[in-house]
Amino acid sequence: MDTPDTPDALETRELRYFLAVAEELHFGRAAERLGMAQPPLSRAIQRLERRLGVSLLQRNRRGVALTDAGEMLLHEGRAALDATTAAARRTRRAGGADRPGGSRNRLVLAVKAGAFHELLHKLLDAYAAEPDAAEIEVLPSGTCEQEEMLRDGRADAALMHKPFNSLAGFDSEELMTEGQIAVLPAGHPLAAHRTLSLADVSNIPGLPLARWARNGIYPPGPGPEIHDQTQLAQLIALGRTVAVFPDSARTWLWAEHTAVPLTDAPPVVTHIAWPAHSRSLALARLVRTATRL
Amino acid sequence: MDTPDTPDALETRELRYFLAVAEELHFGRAAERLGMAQPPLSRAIQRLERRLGVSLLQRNRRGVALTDAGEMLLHEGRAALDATTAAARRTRRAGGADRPGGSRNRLVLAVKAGAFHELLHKLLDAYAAEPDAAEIEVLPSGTCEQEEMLRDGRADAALMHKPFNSLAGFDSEELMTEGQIAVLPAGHPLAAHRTLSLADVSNIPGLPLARWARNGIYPPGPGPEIHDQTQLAQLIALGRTVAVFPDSARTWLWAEHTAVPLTDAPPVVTHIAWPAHSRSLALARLVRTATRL
DNA sequence: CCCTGTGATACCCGGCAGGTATCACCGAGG
DNA sequence: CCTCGGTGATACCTGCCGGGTATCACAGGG
Repeated sequence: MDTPDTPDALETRELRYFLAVAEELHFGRAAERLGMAQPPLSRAIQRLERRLGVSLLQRNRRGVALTDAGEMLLHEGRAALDATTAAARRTRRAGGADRPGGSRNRLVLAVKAGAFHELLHKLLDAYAAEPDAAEIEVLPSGTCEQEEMLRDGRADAALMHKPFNSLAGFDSEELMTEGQIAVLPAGHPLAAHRTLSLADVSNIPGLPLARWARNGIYPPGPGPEIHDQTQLAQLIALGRTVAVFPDSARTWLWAEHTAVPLTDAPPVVTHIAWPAHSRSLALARLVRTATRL
Repeated sequence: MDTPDTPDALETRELRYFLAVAEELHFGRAAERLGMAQPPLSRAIQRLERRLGVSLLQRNRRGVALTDAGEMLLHEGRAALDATTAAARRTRRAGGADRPGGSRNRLVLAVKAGAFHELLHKLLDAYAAEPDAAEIEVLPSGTCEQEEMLRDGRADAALMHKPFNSLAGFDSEELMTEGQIAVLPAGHPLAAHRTLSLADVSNIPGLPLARWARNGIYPPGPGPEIHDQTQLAQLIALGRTVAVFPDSARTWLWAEHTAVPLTDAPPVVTHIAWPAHSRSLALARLVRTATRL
């Protein structure tokens, strides 16, 4: 495995530049976002295109459009840039550079804020009891941010919910399966039912389903746009919306909430996931502990 | 998603340099491999360590050793560098820069040289019959090189054998399962048996098991070191070695070979695998075709 | 004791990354 | 039809840094 053939090897800076332009579709704004002037950006992209021997952008007089090759570089480049920043972050962490007095042996576990209370407690207790256990830092993450955190190295492992999180590209182990419940305002007529179906709750007159952001995009619908769980809890308590949650969400329900099991909702499978190429002993032990719960 | 925080972002060149040093554990040789002089290399690594705020190498007067952080950067950096070169390669290919008159719509399928004859034939025929099919380039790969080829962008998909190839980090679909056979010289006494066990063939007096390289490393043992299938076929025909293969290897046996089914060998599962983040329509169609065979 | 081989340092040069000023072009208004 | 605003591209300059050569400092082995 000598130097295989790296005739011209796509520098990280060029990747950052291109991604900014490809996302903004505008050289000026991209340059501003990158904290630089527009001319050097234009030149850098031109040089990149020349080096790759491929046209990445179609310059219409009014803005910019991606070519097929540009589309490809947008996707692949994001993955590559994530992998690079992940390498930097994990290396810093392995060297203990993130916190002066911190242990060199730390694992960062990404957990959706507010979820997994019970499971997480058991996991942390069980792992702490292991001999020679690493320090576990629990990193609260946004709604569907765990994948990104694993990919860019902010986290070493994550607890994920199967139908909501994509496990693509990660190794994972199944931890538990649970049903789903509808969380209703306590006073609502439907709250008296023993069970409900998805159809029952998806079109309640005057009580639209809450909408969560996926990748910063809200699905269309009449319901309110939700950012965090507390906000949602309040809106439900006020009788303004309904939401569907895994069974374990019961732990954070208020007195003004009523949980009704859903008969036909797909089961939610909780996984612990980690980057497939990971070789850390501490991580392996954490996973083993988790699967034995 | 503005500029998150890129205080100092690990350039590709630095990664290449560090990997060379980490693999050689010797600045001089690494510099030679990189086609540069040793002093700039030393400085680059020092700067990298300063930027990361982490010590990567322990300089003993007699050579170099990796620290924990260095070990981490060696692993993570390899993945990152692969992702980067993959991005460059796939972008070039998407732009049709690899071959002047070539179709923009090409898929590269990595196949272990000499294996999968029958399956591959059926797959290519079935796919070619699809409407709007992309051009498939079959790329012969070394013994266990397919993972690397997917990772660094030389291939878009690969046919893999489950117990031998690692599917970690890839998406995959199962295509077929088969048993394994021992391939013996036709004249050997054991060749007369209807079946054999692994124990039978692993210690035949005067007929040691052939050894294949895995990642460039040969497992220890008395048998000959094998590089390619033709060489192995010849050595078997000459009565110098035995080998174990999936059932489908029967297609390339010589008259001087005898195949004997193994009763206790683990079954071999053939998969088609591809990078988990892939979003290509042509690839999706190829996978669908493959699973329908 | 010197000789050999290691990585680090000193110093120099050229190229390229980045800045400012400006151009070339087109679409929208008047 | 002409002008004006906003786009990306070009021209030109400068300073930094990547890379080279020559040399040092140091440890081991004869």
